[in-house]
Amino acid sequence: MQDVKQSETPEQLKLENQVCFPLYSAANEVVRAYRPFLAAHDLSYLQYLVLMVLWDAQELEVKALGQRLNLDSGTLSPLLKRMEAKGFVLRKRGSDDERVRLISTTEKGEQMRDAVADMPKLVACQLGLELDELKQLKRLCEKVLAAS
Amino acid sequence: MQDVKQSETPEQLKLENQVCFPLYSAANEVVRAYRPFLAAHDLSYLQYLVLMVLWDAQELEVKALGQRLNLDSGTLSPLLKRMEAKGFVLRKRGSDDERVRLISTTEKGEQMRDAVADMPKLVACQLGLELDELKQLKRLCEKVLAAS
DNA sequence: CACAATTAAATTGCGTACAATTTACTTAAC
DNA sequence: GTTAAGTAAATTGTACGCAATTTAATTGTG
Repeated sequence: MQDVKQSETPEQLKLENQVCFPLYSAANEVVRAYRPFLAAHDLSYLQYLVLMVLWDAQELEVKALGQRLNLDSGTLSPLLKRMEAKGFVLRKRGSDDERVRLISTTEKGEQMRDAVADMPKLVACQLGLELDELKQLKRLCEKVLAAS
Repeated sequence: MQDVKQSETPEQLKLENQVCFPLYSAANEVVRAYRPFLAAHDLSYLQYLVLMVLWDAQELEVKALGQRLNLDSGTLSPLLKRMEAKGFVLRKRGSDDERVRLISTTEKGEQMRDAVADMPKLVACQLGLELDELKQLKRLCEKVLAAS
Protein backbone atom coordinates (compact mmCIF):
# COMPACT_ATOMS: atom_id res chain seq x y z
CA MET A 1 0.00 0.00 0.00
CA GLN A 2 2.60 2.46 1.09
CA ASP A 3 4.98 1.19 -1.55
CA VAL A 4 2.44 1.77 -4.26
CA LYS A 5 1.90 5.35 -3.17
CA GLN A 6 5.60 6.07 -2.81
CA SER A 7 6.39 4.76 -6.25
CA GLU A 8 3.91 7.26 -7.66
CA THR A 9 5.73 10.22 -6.17
CA PRO A 10 8.31 11.57 -8.61
CA GLU A 11 11.75 11.73 -7.04
CA GLN A 12 11.99 15.50 -7.40
CA LEU A 13 8.86 15.93 -5.28
CA LYS A 14 10.21 14.12 -2.26
CA LEU A 15 11.09 16.36 0.62
CA GLU A 16 14.53 14.86 0.97
CA ASN A 17 15.44 15.63 -2.64
CA GLN A 18 14.61 19.32 -2.52
CA VAL A 19 16.95 22.15 -1.70
CA CYS A 20 14.18 24.47 -0.66
CA PHE A 21 13.15 22.54 2.43
CA PRO A 22 16.55 22.23 4.16
CA LEU A 23 17.20 25.88 3.34
CA TYR A 24 13.88 26.93 4.80
CA SER A 25 14.30 24.74 7.83
CA ALA A 26 17.93 25.65 8.48
CA ALA A 27 16.99 29.33 8.39
CA ASN A 28 14.29 28.67 10.98
CA GLU A 29 16.85 26.76 13.00
CA VAL A 30 19.34 29.61 13.03
CA VAL A 31 16.68 32.06 14.15
CA ARG A 32 15.78 29.60 16.92
CA ALA A 33 19.43 29.43 17.92
CA TYR A 34 19.60 33.21 18.26
CA ARG A 35 16.31 33.53 20.11
CA PRO A 36 17.38 32.80 23.70
CA PHE A 37 20.43 35.07 23.49
CA LEU A 38 18.46 37.89 21.93
CA ALA A 39 15.46 37.47 24.21
CA ALA A 40 17.76 38.19 27.14
CA HIS A 41 18.18 41.66 25.62
CA ASP A 42 14.51 42.06 24.67
CA LEU A 43 15.34 41.73 20.97
CA SER A 44 13.83 39.59 18.23
CA TYR A 45 15.96 38.26 15.41
CA LEU A 46 14.67 40.78 12.91
CA GLN A 47 15.15 43.60 15.37
CA TYR A 48 18.73 42.45 15.73
CA LEU A 49 19.16 42.56 11.96
CA VAL A 50 17.79 46.10 11.87
CA LEU A 51 20.23 47.19 14.55
CA MET A 52 23.14 45.66 12.63
CA VAL A 53 22.21 47.67 9.57
CA LEU A 54 21.83 50.86 11.59
CA TRP A 55 25.10 50.40 13.48
CA ASP A 56 26.79 50.49 10.14
CA ALA A 57 24.73 53.18 8.46
CA GLN A 58 23.97 56.00 10.89
CA GLU A 59 20.58 57.13 9.62
CA LEU A 60 18.41 55.41 7.03
CA GLU A 61 15.02 55.80 5.38
CA VAL A 62 12.61 52.91 5.80
CA LYS A 63 12.94 52.18 2.11
CA ALA A 64 16.75 51.95 2.24
CA LEU A 65 16.53 49.72 5.30
CA GLY A 66 14.08 47.55 3.40
CA GLN A 67 16.43 47.26 0.45
CA ARG A 68 19.26 46.03 2.63
CA LEU A 69 17.09 43.52 4.45
CA ASN A 70 14.90 42.51 1.50
CA LEU A 71 11.78 43.58 3.36
CA ASP A 72 9.01 46.09 2.72
CA SER A 73 7.24 48.74 4.79
CA GLY A 74 4.50 46.28 5.63
CA THR A 75 7.02 44.38 7.71
CA LEU A 76 9.25 47.23 8.79
CA SER A 77 6.77 49.94 9.79
CA PRO A 78 5.22 48.10 12.72
CA LEU A 79 8.59 46.60 13.64
CA LEU A 80 10.22 50.02 13.86
CA LYS A 81 7.36 51.32 15.97
CA ARG A 82 7.93 48.48 18.44
CA MET A 83 11.64 49.18 18.46
CA GLU A 84 10.97 52.85 19.10
CA ALA A 85 8.59 51.97 21.93
CA LYS A 86 11.36 49.88 23.50
CA GLY A 87 13.84 52.71 23.06
CA PHE A 88 16.19 51.10 20.54
CA VAL A 89 15.62 53.49 17.64
CA LEU A 90 14.47 56.97 16.72
CA ARG A 91 11.97 57.66 13.93
CA LYS A 92 12.49 61.23 12.77
CA ARG A 93 10.59 62.87 9.95
CA GLY A 94 12.68 63.98 6.98
CA SER A 95 13.06 67.75 7.18
CA ASP A 96 12.96 68.34 3.44
CA ASP A 97 10.53 65.53 2.65
CA GLU A 98 7.81 64.98 5.19
CA ARG A 99 6.91 61.54 3.81
CA VAL A 100 10.24 60.05 4.80
CA ARG A 101 11.04 58.44 8.11
CA LEU A 102 14.68 58.62 9.13
CA ILE A 103 15.60 55.73 11.37
CA SER A 104 18.58 55.89 13.68
CA THR A 105 19.76 54.16 16.82
CA THR A 106 19.36 55.62 20.28
CA GLU A 107 22.08 55.46 22.89
CA LYS A 108 20.46 52.27 24.13
CA GLY A 109 20.49 50.88 20.61
CA GLU A 110 24.19 51.68 20.34
CA GLN A 111 24.93 49.92 23.60
CA MET A 112 23.36 46.73 22.27
CA ARG A 113 26.36 46.44 19.98
CA ASP A 114 28.57 45.49 22.89
CA ALA A 115 25.88 43.38 24.49
CA VAL A 116 25.52 41.10 21.47
CA ALA A 117 29.08 41.24 20.13
CA ASP A 118 29.83 37.62 21.03
CA MET A 119 26.61 36.17 19.73
CA PRO A 120 27.53 35.49 16.10
CA LYS A 121 30.44 33.34 17.13
CA LEU A 122 28.40 31.55 19.79
CA VAL A 123 25.64 30.71 17.36
CA ALA A 124 28.06 29.81 14.58
CA CYS A 125 29.52 27.16 16.87
CA GLN A 126 26.08 25.62 17.38
CA LEU A 127 25.64 25.20 13.65
CA GLY A 128 28.12 22.35 13.50
CA LEU A 129 29.91 23.65 10.43
CA GLU A 130 33.62 24.13 9.86
CA LEU A 131 34.84 27.63 9.06
CA ASP A 132 35.20 26.89 5.37
CA GLU A 133 31.73 25.37 5.31
CA LEU A 134 30.30 28.52 6.87
CA LYS A 135 31.99 30.54 4.15
CA GLN A 136 30.65 28.19 1.48
CA LEU A 137 27.13 28.44 2.88
CA LYS A 138 27.40 32.21 2.99
CA ARG A 139 28.65 32.37 -0.57
CA LEU A 140 25.90 30.12 -1.91
CA CYS A 141 23.13 32.02 -0.13
CA GLU A 142 24.53 35.29 -1.42
CA LYS A 143 24.55 33.90 -4.92
CA VAL A 144 20.88 33.00 -4.55
CA LEU A 145 20.15 36.52 -3.36
CA ALA A 146 22.09 38.04 -6.23
CA ALA A 147 20.06 36.05 -8.76
CA SER A 148 16.75 37.35 -7.45
CA MET B 1 31.37 60.95 11.22
CA GLN B 2 30.23 57.84 9.48
CA ASP B 3 33.78 56.54 9.42
CA VAL B 4 34.10 56.94 13.16
CA LYS B 5 30.93 54.97 13.75
CA GLN B 6 31.88 52.25 11.31
CA SER B 7 35.24 51.72 12.87
CA GLU B 8 33.50 51.09 16.18
CA THR B 9 31.51 48.21 14.78
CA PRO B 10 33.39 44.94 15.21
CA GLU B 11 33.79 43.15 11.91
CA GLN B 12 31.81 40.12 13.03
CA LEU B 13 28.78 42.33 13.73
CA LYS B 14 28.52 43.68 10.21
CA LEU B 15 25.63 42.30 8.24
CA GLU B 16 27.84 41.38 5.32
CA ASN B 17 30.12 39.24 7.50
CA GLN B 18 27.40 37.08 8.99
CA VAL B 19 26.16 33.76 7.68
CA CYS B 20 22.82 34.08 9.38
CA PHE B 21 21.55 36.99 7.34
CA PRO B 22 22.10 35.60 3.83
CA LEU B 23 20.68 32.29 5.00
CA TYR B 24 17.61 33.98 6.43
CA SER B 25 17.19 36.18 3.39
CA ALA B 26 17.81 33.43 0.82
CA ALA B 27 15.18 31.27 2.52
CA ASN B 28 12.71 34.16 2.28
CA GLU B 29 13.69 34.54 -1.36
CA VAL B 30 13.03 30.92 -2.21
CA VAL B 31 9.62 31.06 -0.57
CA ARG B 32 8.92 34.20 -2.61
CA ALA B 33 9.99 32.35 -5.75
CA TYR B 34 7.53 29.57 -5.06
CA ARG B 35 4.66 31.87 -4.14
CA PRO B 36 3.24 32.77 -7.57
CA PHE B 37 3.33 29.16 -8.78
CA LEU B 38 1.73 27.87 -5.61
CA ALA B 39 -0.81 30.67 -5.38
CA ALA B 40 -2.16 29.53 -8.75
CA HIS B 41 -3.14 26.31 -6.97
CA ASP B 42 -4.37 28.03 -3.80
CA LEU B 43 -1.39 26.72 -1.82
CA SER B 44 1.06 28.44 0.49
CA TYR B 45 4.66 27.31 0.73
CA LEU B 46 4.15 25.55 4.03
CA GLN B 47 1.01 23.88 2.76
CA TYR B 48 3.07 22.61 -0.16
CA LEU B 49 5.64 21.19 2.28
CA VAL B 50 2.90 19.44 4.21
CA LEU B 51 1.55 17.88 1.03
CA MET B 52 5.03 16.66 0.07
CA VAL B 53 5.37 14.88 3.39
CA LEU B 54 1.91 13.35 3.09
CA TRP B 55 2.40 12.20 -0.49
CA ASP B 56 5.26 10.16 0.78
CA ALA B 57 3.79 8.97 4.05
CA GLN B 58 0.12 8.06 3.62
CA GLU B 59 -1.23 8.98 7.03
CA LEU B 60 0.56 10.85 9.80
CA GLU B 61 -0.09 12.18 13.27
CA VAL B 62 0.37 15.91 13.76
CA LYS B 63 3.39 15.20 15.92
CA ALA B 64 5.11 13.05 13.28
CA LEU B 65 4.39 15.70 10.66
CA GLY B 66 5.91 18.27 12.97
CA GLN B 67 9.04 16.19 13.43
CA ARG B 68 9.61 15.94 9.71
CA LEU B 69 9.03 19.66 9.14
CA ASN B 70 10.61 20.93 12.37
CA LEU B 71 7.39 22.61 13.39
CA ASP B 72 5.03 22.29 16.35
CA SER B 73 1.28 22.04 16.79
CA GLY B 74 1.06 25.80 17.29
CA THR B 75 1.96 26.19 13.64
CA LEU B 76 0.46 23.01 12.25
CA SER B 77 -2.95 22.82 13.93
CA PRO B 78 -4.40 25.97 12.37
CA LEU B 79 -2.59 25.26 9.09
CA LEU B 80 -4.14 21.79 8.82
CA LYS B 81 -7.58 23.20 9.57
CA ARG B 82 -7.18 25.62 6.68
CA MET B 83 -5.99 22.82 4.43
CA GLU B 84 -8.98 20.72 5.44
CA ALA B 85 -11.33 23.64 4.75
CA LYS B 86 -9.83 23.92 1.27
CA GLY B 87 -10.23 20.19 0.75
CA PHE B 88 -6.54 19.21 0.54
CA VAL B 89 -6.37 16.98 3.62
CA LEU B 90 -8.44 14.86 5.99
CA ARG B 91 -8.14 15.10 9.79
CA LYS B 92 -9.36 11.83 11.27
CA ARG B 93 -9.34 11.01 14.95
CA GLY B 94 -7.18 8.08 15.97
CA SER B 95 -9.46 5.12 16.63
CA ASP B 96 -7.41 3.68 19.48
CA ASP B 97 -6.20 7.03 20.86
CA GLU B 98 -8.72 9.82 20.72
CA ARG B 99 -6.11 12.53 21.30
CA VAL B 100 -4.40 11.85 18.01
CA ARG B 101 -5.24 13.47 14.71
CA LEU B 102 -4.41 11.37 11.67
CA ILE B 103 -3.69 13.57 8.68
CA SER B 104 -3.99 12.25 5.14
CA THR B 105 -4.44 13.69 1.68
CA THR B 106 -7.78 13.83 -0.09
CA GLU B 107 -8.19 13.00 -3.75
CA LYS B 108 -7.73 16.70 -4.45
CA GLY B 109 -4.56 16.70 -2.37
CA GLU B 110 -3.25 13.76 -4.35
CA GLN B 111 -3.96 15.51 -7.63
CA MET B 112 -1.81 18.44 -6.57
CA ARG B 113 1.17 16.17 -6.99
CA ASP B 114 0.86 16.30 -10.76
CA ALA B 115 -0.07 19.98 -10.72
CA VAL B 116 3.14 21.01 -8.99
CA ALA B 117 5.51 18.33 -10.32
CA ASP B 118 7.49 20.78 -12.45
CA MET B 119 7.83 23.49 -9.83
CA PRO B 120 11.02 22.38 -8.05
CA LYS B 121 12.95 22.45 -11.30
CA LEU B 122 11.43 25.77 -12.31
CA VAL B 123 12.31 27.43 -9.04
CA ALA B 124 15.75 25.82 -8.89
CA CYS B 125 16.54 27.49 -12.21
CA GLN B 126 15.64 30.88 -10.78
CA LEU B 127 18.13 30.42 -7.96
CA GLY B 128 21.10 30.97 -10.26
CA LEU B 129 23.07 28.03 -8.89
CA GLU B 130 24.79 25.22 -10.78
CA LEU B 131 23.68 21.68 -10.03
CA ASP B 132 26.70 20.97 -7.85
CA GLU B 133 26.16 24.21 -5.98
CA LEU B 134 22.55 23.22 -5.28
CA LYS B 135 23.83 19.93 -3.90
CA GLN B 136 26.42 21.74 -1.79
CA LEU B 137 23.81 24.14 -0.42
CA LYS B 138 21.50 21.23 0.37
CA ARG B 139 24.29 19.34 2.11
CA LEU B 140 25.33 22.32 4.23
CA CYS B 141 21.78 23.13 5.30
CA GLU B 142 21.21 19.50 6.20
CA LYS B 143 24.36 19.53 8.28
CA VAL B 144 23.05 22.56 10.16
CA LEU B 145 19.77 20.76 10.76
CA ALA B 146 21.56 17.64 11.95
CA ALA B 147 23.53 19.66 14.52
CA SER B 148 20.41 21.10 16.11
C1' DC C 1 -10.37 1.74 40.80
C1' DA C 2 -8.72 6.43 41.98
C1' DC C 3 -5.83 9.92 40.91
C1' DA C 4 -1.45 11.94 39.64
C1' DA C 5 1.56 12.31 35.74
C1' DT C 6 2.03 12.29 30.99
C1' DT C 7 0.91 13.12 26.32
C1' DA C 8 -1.31 15.01 21.73
C1' DA C 9 -3.59 18.80 19.87
C1' DA C 10 -5.47 22.99 20.15
C1' DT C 11 -5.54 27.68 21.68
C1' DT C 12 -3.74 32.31 22.87
C1' DG C 13 -0.86 36.00 22.13
C1' DC C 14 2.89 38.21 19.86
C1' DG C 15 6.03 39.12 16.09
C1' DT C 16 7.13 38.56 11.55
C1' DA C 17 6.29 38.45 5.95
C1' DC C 18 3.77 40.16 2.31
C1' DA C 19 -0.06 41.52 -1.02
C1' DA C 20 -3.05 45.17 -1.51
C1' DT C 21 -4.79 49.38 -0.23
C1' DT C 22 -4.66 53.93 1.92
C1' DT C 23 -2.70 58.24 3.55
C1' DA C 24 0.18 62.04 3.20
C1' DC C 25 3.24 64.41 0.83
C1' DT C 26 5.94 65.88 -3.43
C1' DT C 27 6.70 66.64 -8.21
C1' DA C 28 5.21 67.31 -13.02
C1' DA C 29 2.30 69.24 -16.43
C1' DC C 30 -0.33 72.29 -17.98
C1' DG D 1 -1.36 77.45 -9.05
C1' DT D 2 -4.39 73.71 -9.56
C1' DT D 3 -4.68 69.11 -10.74
C1' DA D 4 -2.65 64.66 -12.04
C1' DA D 5 0.94 61.41 -11.36
C1' DG D 6 4.20 59.58 -8.47
C1' DT D 7 6.31 58.25 -4.14
C1' DA D 8 7.22 56.90 1.06
C1' DA D 9 5.12 54.98 4.92
C1' DA D 10 1.53 53.16 7.11
C1' DT D 11 -2.40 50.22 7.39
C1' DT D 12 -5.28 46.07 6.62
C1' DG D 13 -5.87 41.35 6.26
C1' DT D 14 -4.02 36.69 5.96
C1' DA D 15 -0.69 33.16 7.05
C1' DC D 16 3.08 31.61 9.29
C1' DG D 17 6.43 30.39 13.68
C1' DC D 18 6.71 29.71 18.33
C1' DA D 19 6.40 30.20 23.56
C1' DA D 20 3.17 29.30 26.89
C1' DT D 21 -1.05 27.63 28.33
C1' DT D 22 -5.19 24.82 28.06
C1' DT D 23 -8.05 20.85 26.93
C1' DA D 24 -8.89 16.18 26.53
C1' DA D 25 -7.43 11.67 26.58
C1' DT D 26 -4.21 8.00 28.17
C1' DT D 27 -1.00 5.77 31.21
C1' DG D 28 1.16 4.73 35.52
C1' DT D 29 1.04 3.88 40.50
C1' DG D 30 -0.51 2.31 44.54
